[in-house]
Amino acid sequence: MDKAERRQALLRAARTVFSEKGYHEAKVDDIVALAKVAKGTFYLYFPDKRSVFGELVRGLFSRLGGAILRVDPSADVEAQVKHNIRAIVAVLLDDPALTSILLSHAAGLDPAFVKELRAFRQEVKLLLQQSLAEGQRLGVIEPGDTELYATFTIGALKEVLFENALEEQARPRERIVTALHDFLRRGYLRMDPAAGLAARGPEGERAAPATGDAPGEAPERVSPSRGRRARSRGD
Amino acid sequence: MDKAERRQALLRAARTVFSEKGYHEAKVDDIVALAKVAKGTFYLYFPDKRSVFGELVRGLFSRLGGAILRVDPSADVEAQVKHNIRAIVAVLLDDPALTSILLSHAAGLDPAFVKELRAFRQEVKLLLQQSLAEGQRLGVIEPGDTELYATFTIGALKEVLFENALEEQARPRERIVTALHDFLRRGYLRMDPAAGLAARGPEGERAAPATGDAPGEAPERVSPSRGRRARSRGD
Amino acid sequence: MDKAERRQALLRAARTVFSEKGYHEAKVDDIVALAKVAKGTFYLYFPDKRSVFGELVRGLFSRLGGAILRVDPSADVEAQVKHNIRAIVAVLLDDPALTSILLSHAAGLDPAFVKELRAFRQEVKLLLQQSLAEGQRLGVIEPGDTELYATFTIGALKEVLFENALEEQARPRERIVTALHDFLRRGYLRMDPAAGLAARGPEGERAAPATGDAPGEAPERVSPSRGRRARSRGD
Amino acid sequence: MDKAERRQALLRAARTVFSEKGYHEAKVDDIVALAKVAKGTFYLYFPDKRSVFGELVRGLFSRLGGAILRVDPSADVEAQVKHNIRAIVAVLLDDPALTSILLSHAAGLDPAFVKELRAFRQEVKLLLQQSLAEGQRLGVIEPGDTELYATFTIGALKEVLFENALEEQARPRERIVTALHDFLRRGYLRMDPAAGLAARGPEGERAAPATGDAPGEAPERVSPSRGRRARSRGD
DNA sequence: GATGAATGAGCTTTCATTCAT
DNA sequence: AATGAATGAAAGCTCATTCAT
Repeated sequence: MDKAERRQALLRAARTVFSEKGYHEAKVDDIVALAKVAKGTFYLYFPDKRSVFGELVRGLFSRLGGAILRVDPSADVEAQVKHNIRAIVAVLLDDPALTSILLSHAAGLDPAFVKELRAFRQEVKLLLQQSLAEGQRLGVIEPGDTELYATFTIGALKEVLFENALEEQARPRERIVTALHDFLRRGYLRMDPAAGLAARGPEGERAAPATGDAPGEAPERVSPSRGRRARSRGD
Repeated sequence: MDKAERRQALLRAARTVFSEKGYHEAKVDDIVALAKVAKGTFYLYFPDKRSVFGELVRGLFSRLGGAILRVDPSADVEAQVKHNIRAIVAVLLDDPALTSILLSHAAGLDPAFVKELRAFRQEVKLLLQQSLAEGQRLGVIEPGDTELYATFTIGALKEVLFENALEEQARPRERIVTALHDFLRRGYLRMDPAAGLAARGPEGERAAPATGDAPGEAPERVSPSRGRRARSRGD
Repeated sequence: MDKAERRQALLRAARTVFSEKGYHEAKVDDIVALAKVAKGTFYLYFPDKRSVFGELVRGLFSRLGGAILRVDPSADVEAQVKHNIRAIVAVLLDDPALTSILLSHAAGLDPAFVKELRAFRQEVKLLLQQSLAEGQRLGVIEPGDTELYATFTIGALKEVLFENALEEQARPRERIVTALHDFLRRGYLRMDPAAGLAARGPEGERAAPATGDAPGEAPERVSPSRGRRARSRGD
Repeated sequence: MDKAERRQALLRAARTVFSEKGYHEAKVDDIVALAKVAKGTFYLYFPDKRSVFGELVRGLFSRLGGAILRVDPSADVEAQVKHNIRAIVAVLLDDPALTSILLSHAAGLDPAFVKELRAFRQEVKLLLQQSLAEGQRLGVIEPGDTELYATFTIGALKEVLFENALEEQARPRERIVTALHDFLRRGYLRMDPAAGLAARGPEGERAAPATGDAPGEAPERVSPSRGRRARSRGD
């Protein structure tokens, strides 16, 4: 096994372990055990634990960066949007292990690394936001707060991919793409603009109290049941 | 200071420390220092570090559970939806510290606890999904995959709240509520059904290749810049 | 490059590295890097790290042994003494790297090796002591404790060479030789036996208390200033 | 056992272990084993291994600094010199363990600490040198290179104390003081200035070759015997 | 109840040494 | 002979948890 292969093997092992246990619970011992090398070997290929993690995340970043196209408003916008959705989904679905690291386990690292993660998030968001603003000028995007739209979009996308990474759902890729696209295009709440308003009558946009309940009724509340946590040790 | 107060003081301190440092970087020493009690005292009120964390999270859950109403399809659906959005936003915005823990730092805990978190997520999602299905029967929800709709919705909501918890954005609460509601109601992609179809012509929903690019063009790619990670020590 | 050359190259590299970093900080990696051979090659020529060190030290020993002459009391003693001083100085000044190892870095080795170093020191000292005793019989050495005289002499010599090895001082060799010789011949405290006693009056050799101060005065004390130690890592 | 006692116990244990094994070979495990506490306890009292060592050395420094008096040339110089010798000897003989650390094991520490040690050495030396220069003006010190005199003196003193620390010699304190004082006062080489020159005749200060031997004779060489070093492991 | 000193398992990282090529 | 990748025993240090006072 040559150096590059060994390095790959270690990266693969690290990816698996990180995604299963999260950064802190992943021990170098776990990684080398999975890669079937001695502990010292790990440090022949990476200067420390953090750097493997960083390398994995950065690899995912650059694959994402390589997949996303800046939307050209003079061409077919819808197709481009769909392409981007599809490309992002493809990259992340292809690497559920890393995706789940990125989306949920990335905490507690050193501040500089966390900063890097955030910077990436903001970059992606800014890009999306600018595309939406451009789209508004062209009349293909609804008026409204483009920043919030960007946030919602990213959130929706992340959640789908996160579920997938958790292996709770293994949805056909194209179904995700289509559904997300539809969702972004028309939402799902069908409040017939005319009929709706008419039907609801004058009470209109009655603001429900932010906390507390609507008075005079005993609405059914949702109470999450309690699970039990197991004992092990330490931290 | 009586028992209950002391307990509250510890919980408050723990919440602050957890949200500032994440679960692993938060040391019991930090918590007791902030609460101004001795280390041993901590263990008089909680069996271990994990359990404080669990208690905090469960508290947030139950506040959420208490705020969400099961949608009654015979009454004003839109108002109820908006109420729910508003209620969830209210609970989570009121406790950004815990929210950020929940959304990003919750990794690396023992499997049983992670399971509990997941169970809660699924419960919430199932509830939403059922409401959406009911809504479809009543014609107030677009046809489509209710599960994906639920996922998208939760993701959009999470992301907005996450940004808030990160203090990147401090948006007026009602603006979030309204924007999210609008977003769910009509999306933002305006592809005029008639014009759009006409414009796109017969090729219809041409599937762009999932990976790889459209041929014959050199589209602008997005390349996230690289940050540097700092050295500190160890893990 | 033949075997002997390679061996020499390794010894030279080791000497440099040991003298720059001390035994423990000197890594086998440093040595082979400087010698431009592979790590495994090192172990082809030496059984282990310690043995290179031992060989270097032993080489210095034997050069010293070869330089020192047993003083023949029937010949010109002073010249012989001076010769010996000169010879020792020559050997050690020619190899400041090794000298500094020997004088300051030689700690923390395995007990057997330390024993060997001590044995050498004692041998040299015994030799000197015997010469001094002989000299006393011949009337060319002051009466007094020859063992202490030997110790003082060795110490004075070591210190001068040590300073040189530290590169704090680069003194002309002959000046060292002459000064040391003068020092050994007459010391430097000039307490004119007659005048001195007269001047000091009857109190004579008042013994100052070994610890504590002479009463009734507040003599100026010497207080070394404090430096700060830097943080690096580990050991 | 209260905090101060425990701290002392750890310092004592560290002193013993350091002086027996040198800094690098002394393991924190050794220290805590000797002090009969758990490893963690060590770190309750000292931030790291280096700092105990530093504290020990600094303690010795300050005891030395406290013992040495700046020589007042208007008073009885000889007595003051003797006092200083006596004081230094007292401090160092009282703590042979630390003395041996200071004199031989102090290598391989982090550069900043080594610098501190050197600074102390230079301070002491400078003090002595200045006193000697002053003495020369007053006619109580022989003309000559005061810096070399200072170096010789320190070396002689160190060596005596070092031997003592090694437990090779347990000499009565006052004998050391007297012998050193005598040594400094008149050396030991008795070359009767007048007779000597006459006796030696015209050959005077014939310079023996710096290396190589006087020709025409086969002088007896000193060859240190070889010891054997034992095998253990590693470094 | 409250305290905080003591504990020790466990972690990351280093590096002398080995050995297949 | 030469190489350099692989090894794994140790080391320093951390911190959740315990327990005598």
